[in-house]
Amino acid sequence: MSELPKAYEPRAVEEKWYAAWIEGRCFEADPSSAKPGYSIVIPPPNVTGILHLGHVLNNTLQDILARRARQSGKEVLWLPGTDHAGIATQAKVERVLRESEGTTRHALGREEFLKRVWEFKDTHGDIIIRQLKRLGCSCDWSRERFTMDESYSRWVSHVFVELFKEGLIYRGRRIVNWCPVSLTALSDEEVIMTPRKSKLYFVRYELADGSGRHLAVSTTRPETLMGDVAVAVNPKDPRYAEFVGLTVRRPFPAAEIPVIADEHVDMEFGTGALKITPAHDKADFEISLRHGLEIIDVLTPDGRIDCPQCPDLHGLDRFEARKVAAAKLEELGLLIKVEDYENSVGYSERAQVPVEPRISMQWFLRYPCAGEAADAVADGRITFRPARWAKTYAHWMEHLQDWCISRQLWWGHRIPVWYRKDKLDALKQAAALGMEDFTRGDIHVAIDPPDDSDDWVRDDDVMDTWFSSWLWPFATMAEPGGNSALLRKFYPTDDLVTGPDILFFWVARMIMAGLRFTGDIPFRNVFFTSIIRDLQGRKMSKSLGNSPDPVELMDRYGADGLRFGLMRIAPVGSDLRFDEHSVEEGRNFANKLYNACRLRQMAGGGCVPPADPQDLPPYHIDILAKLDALAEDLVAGFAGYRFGEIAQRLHEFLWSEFCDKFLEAVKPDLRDGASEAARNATLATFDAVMSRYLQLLSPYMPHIAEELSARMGYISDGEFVMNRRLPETRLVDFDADVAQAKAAAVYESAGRLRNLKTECNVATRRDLRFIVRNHPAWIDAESRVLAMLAGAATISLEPDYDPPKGTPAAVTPCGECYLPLEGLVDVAAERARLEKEIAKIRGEVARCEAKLGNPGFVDRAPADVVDQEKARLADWIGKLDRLQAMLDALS
RNA sequence: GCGCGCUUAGCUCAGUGGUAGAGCACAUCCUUCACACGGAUGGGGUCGCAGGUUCGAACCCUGCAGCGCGCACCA
Repeated sequence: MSELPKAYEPRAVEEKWYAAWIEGRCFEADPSSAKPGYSIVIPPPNVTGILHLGHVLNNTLQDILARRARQSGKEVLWLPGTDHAGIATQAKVERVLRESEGTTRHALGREEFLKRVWEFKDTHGDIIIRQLKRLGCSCDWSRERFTMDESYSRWVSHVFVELFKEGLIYRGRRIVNWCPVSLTALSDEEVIMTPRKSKLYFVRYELADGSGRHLAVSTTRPETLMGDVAVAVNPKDPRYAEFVGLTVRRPFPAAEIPVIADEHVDMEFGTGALKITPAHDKADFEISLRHGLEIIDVLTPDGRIDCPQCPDLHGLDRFEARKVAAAKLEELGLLIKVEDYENSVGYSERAQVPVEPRISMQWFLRYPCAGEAADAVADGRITFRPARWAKTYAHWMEHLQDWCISRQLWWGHRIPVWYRKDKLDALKQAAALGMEDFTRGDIHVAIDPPDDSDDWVRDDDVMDTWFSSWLWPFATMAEPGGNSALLRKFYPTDDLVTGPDILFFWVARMIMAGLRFTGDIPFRNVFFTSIIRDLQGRKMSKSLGNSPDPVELMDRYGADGLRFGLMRIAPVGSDLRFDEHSVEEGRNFANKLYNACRLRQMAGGGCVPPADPQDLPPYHIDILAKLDALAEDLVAGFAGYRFGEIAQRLHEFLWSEFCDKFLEAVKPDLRDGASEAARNATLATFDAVMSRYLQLLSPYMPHIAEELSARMGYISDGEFVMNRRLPETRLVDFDADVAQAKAAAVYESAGRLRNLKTECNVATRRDLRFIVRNHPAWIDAESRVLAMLAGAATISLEPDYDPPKGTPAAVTPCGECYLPLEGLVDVAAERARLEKEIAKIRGEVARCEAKLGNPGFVDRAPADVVDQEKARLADWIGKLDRLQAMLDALS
C-alpha cells in the first residue's frame, strides 16, 4: 500500500480539482438542456473589492445551492459578475492617482481619468473573481458579466429612457443629501443616521419695529444663519400670534426677514420659533415653497461658507464656522444660551462625514410597479427567509420616496440626456425638466446621441450604481428589451442569496425593475444571510482590523475547511459571531474524513460488491440505515434552507456514527486473520456508505469529496462526483429496526462499561473480564465486539453468576454487567461513589413519584407519556435497589 | 416615538408543552498499528426578571429589564 500522508493537505488537492472542473466545463449552463433549469445570479461584488468573510458566507451558500441542484438533476446557471461601484471605485482610483502621481481627476480631465479607471479595473478587477474560484465557487465563468459591459450599459440607458418617457424620471431642483467629500448627491439609503452630541443655540431675533421685543430661536446650526429668510412659528401658538406678519432682524448679514406661521413648527420644541434656511434644510425648503420665500445658499459644495458679506466667516469650514458664528452672536449680545443636545446626524456611508442637505439640480425616479412589487412578497410569489424581513420590506414599500439617481461622478453610466446648446442656459435655470421639454425637442433622451451631435451637450452626471444593479437578474441574460434562450430557460431565477443590509438598496429595487421590464418577478426565494460579527459582537470592518483575511484562512485550513466551518456555525436568522476555531474544526473534520478513508485504503481489496445487506452484522445494517436517514434529513434540510443544521448532521454522521461507532466496531474485520467473508462485508459496507456520503458532502466540501471519491475508486476517470445524480434508492430496503436496536444496545453498553472502568480507576486496563447475566439471547454473537469496544479482555455470559458482595456493576441494555476486581477496588472510594449515585437516583425517584402521584397528570396527560413515566420510575427503583445492595455488601 | 429581533453551560448557539442539548473551552487519563487536526471519561445551567394559562412551561400569554437592529423625527 502506498504511503499516504497522515494529515490531509488541501492546498494542492483543491487547486487540482478546481482546474479539472473548469477543464471539464462542469459549471457551464446549457440553455437548450432538457433538464429543468435552476438559476442564481451572484450579488456582484465591487470590481475592485477583495474577498471578506461576508462574501465567503454568501457565496458558499450559493455554491451549495447550485451544487445540490446539479446533483438533483437540474440544469444549473450560477451567473457571476462584478459591479462597477461608482463612488467606491472612483474614490479608490483618485486616491491612487494622488498618492502615486500627485494628480487629480480634474487635472487629468474626464476622458483621461476614465481611461485610468478602466486600466485600474483591468489590472485589479479579477482579484475577487480569483478569490471566489479559490473558494470553489461553481459559477459559469463563461458568462461573467460586468455592469459596465457594452450591452449591460445599453440596458441601463434603455431603462432610463423608458422610464423617462413614462414620466417616472424627471429632473428637478430639490434638497438632496450632499456629500461634501465625494462632491456628489446621495440617495436617502446611503445616509447613515448617527446620534451625535451637539449644542442647541438659542438666538435673539429682534423685532425690526424698534420696540425692543424679540423672538428667541433655537438652532443647532448657527453657521447657516446667513441663509435665513424667515422665522416661523406655529399658527396655533398663542405666544407668538402677535408676531406673525411682522419682521425681525437677522443678526448677520443684517437684513429684515418676516415672521411667518406654518403648521410644521412644533410648539413644544425649543422656543417654538424656527429659523428658516431653505437652502440647507429639507423642511425649511418645503416651508419656503409654501410661502414663496427666497433661497439663499451660503455653503460651497465642499462644505465651506460662501458669504462674502461676512468676511470673518467666508471660506471657513462649516464646523469651524459654527464656533465663529456662535462667538459672533455672543459678541453682539444675541446669544441667549447654549444647551447640550444630542441629535442624529446623517453621515455619508462612504466618506464618513456628515452629509449636507443641499439644494441642487438632480434626476429623480418615481418607482415603477411599486404596488405589484409589494404584493409579490405579501402574497408569497416571492418568499423571504427569514420571513420577518417581509415586514421590513412592506414598510419600506409603503413609504417609498422618489429616488435621486444622478451622481456628480465620472465613473458610471452617464445620463443619456443631451441638451440643445442654444437652449442650455434656459434649461440650466429651469426648476424642473420632464416630458414637456422632450416633446418640444429641447432635450434628447435616448440610448444613442442625436445625429447632429455638435449642436448638443450631454448631461455631465452619471447614474447611481444601484440604478444599474437593480437590472442585474435580467440584464445579464439578454440584450436590452430583448429575449434570449438564457432568459427563457433561467428567468425568473430561483434563489437570491444576499445580506439584509441591502434589502432596500438592491432587493426591493430588483423586484420593481423585474416586474416593469420583464413582466415577471426576478427571483422566487430570497435568502438573507447573517451579518458576520467578531467575538465582541462588532461588525467586521477594515478600520477596526477585526476582519480576518479569508485567503489566509484558506491557506491555513483549506477552502473546504473554511466553507464547512462557517456553515456549521451559521444560524438561521440572527447575526453570526465569527470564531476562527470553527474554521479549524472544519479543517479537522476534513482530516477525520481523510483518515477514515485512509483506514479503508490500508485494508486494500478494491471495491467489493455488496453482499445481501440482510445477512450483514447489525453494525453494518445500522450504519447503512443511518446513511439513508442522513440522506432524508438532508432533503428536508435543503427544503427549509437550514444550512447550518445540514452541516451539523453531516458532521455528526461521519464523526459520531461512522468513525466512533461503526469503524471501531468493525476494526477486527480489517485485521489480519479476519475471515474473508467478514472482511468483504465490512469493505462493501464501508464503500456503500462512504461513496454516498461523499456525494452528500460534496456541495459543502466539494474538493475533498471529489478527491476521495476518485482516490477510493467510487467514480471512474473523467467522471465527477459533483455531476453525479443523487441516488433515489435506499441502501436498506427492509426493516432494520432489530439490527439497529442491537447495534445501539452494544454501543450504549460499551459506553457504560468504559464508564464503570473509569469509576473503578481501571480505565486503562485492557485485561479485565466483565461478567454478564440477565442478558438478551442475541448478545452471545456480539460479546466479542462489546468486549473490544469496552476495552476488556473478555465478556463472559454467565446466567447463573452470583456476584460476590460489593462487585461493581452496571445495568446495560446488554444485561447486568459485573466487573470483579479482586482487591483492586478501593472500598472507601467505591462507597463514596455508590452513596453519591444513590442520592442522585433518590432524587429522580422522588421526582417520578411526585409526577405520577399527581392526579392531574395521570388523568390528563396522554397515555403514552404516563406509561413512559411509569417505566422510568421502575428503572430508577430497580437501579436504586441494586446499588443499595452493593452498598450494603461493602459494609 | 413606531416596529423587529435577542436574552439557555465559561464561549458560540440548537431546542414549538412531557427527565435541559451540541460544539468549543475546562479537568483527568491515554503517544493501543486511520486520525494528538486523535481517543476515553468527567465536572458545569433554579433556560433575563415578575406574574398568568396548564396536571405540567425554556417553549404559550401579559408586564418589566438589558442588549442589538430598522424606520421616522430632531430647530
